[in-house]
Amino acid sequence: MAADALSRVFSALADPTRRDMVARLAVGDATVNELAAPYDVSLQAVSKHLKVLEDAGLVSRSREAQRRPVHLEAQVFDLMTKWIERYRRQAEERYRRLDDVLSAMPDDVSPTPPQEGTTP
Amino acid sequence: MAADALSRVFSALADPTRRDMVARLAVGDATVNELAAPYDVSLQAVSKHLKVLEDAGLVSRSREAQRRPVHLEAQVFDLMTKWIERYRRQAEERYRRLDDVLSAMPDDVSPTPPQEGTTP
DNA sequence: ACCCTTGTCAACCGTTCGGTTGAGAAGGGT
DNA sequence: ACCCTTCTCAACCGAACGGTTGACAAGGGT
Repeated sequence: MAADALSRVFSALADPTRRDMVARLAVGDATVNELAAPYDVSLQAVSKHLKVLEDAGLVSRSREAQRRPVHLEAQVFDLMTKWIERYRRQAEERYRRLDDVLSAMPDDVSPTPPQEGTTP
Repeated sequence: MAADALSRVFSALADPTRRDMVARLAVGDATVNELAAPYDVSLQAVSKHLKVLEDAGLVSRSREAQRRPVHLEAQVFDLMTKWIERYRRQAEERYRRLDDVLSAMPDDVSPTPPQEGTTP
């Protein structure tokens, strides 16, 4: 298994079917059968997907007669968002500084090789 | 291979080593050797990791003599952020509405069955 | 009581993943 | 020219992944 929480979350959302289920659950809680309906896979496969989502903390399951309603736990998204934002911001800041440097350059130099096929 | 872009991005970031590399690249571009230094794996393994990041569009590689400087492409983060924000917002909205319903309830009903995961 | 619905557990199967080693392409430095 | 550095490609290996089928636990409905 993936050791840390962040890995489990990213890994869980790496599967399009699982992302789809999250999208469905954002609308409201659902049973396993309801979640399985749109997909052309066995119920057991869906059950496995839900286990992955649960282990990642993205989803929780309760009990209601034979049914096991699945509930989206949106807080976990924050974990990802924080991680992403951190490095995105950092990279953008770096880009901005580079821009400043470039705009301070004299005009006769061409510092940005457009792609790979550059120097004539 | 993961079909869609989003799957590739999530899957790429599901590995802690690769997330670490992204963190390193947010500080500034780096060569493969520089990126490999902190880890106790072969250079080939690092090269593979970089290929995964590149296929996900998270990273681009240019050429500079024998060196292949790796550059973080921060725009791709937006793809994830958009996806996450969408469903997080939706789920939070739903939660807010549920809260309204609950607070409008008479006091003698107990709508939360005392199971395991009651909010602290 | 009986059955029917709902869902999970367990075993298996093919593919992908993260790692290894070995070989070699690409490109200076001297 | 030769070598040394940097990096990638190819083949292989064990573990994990996503799927299947079969058995069965849990729990009403009648």
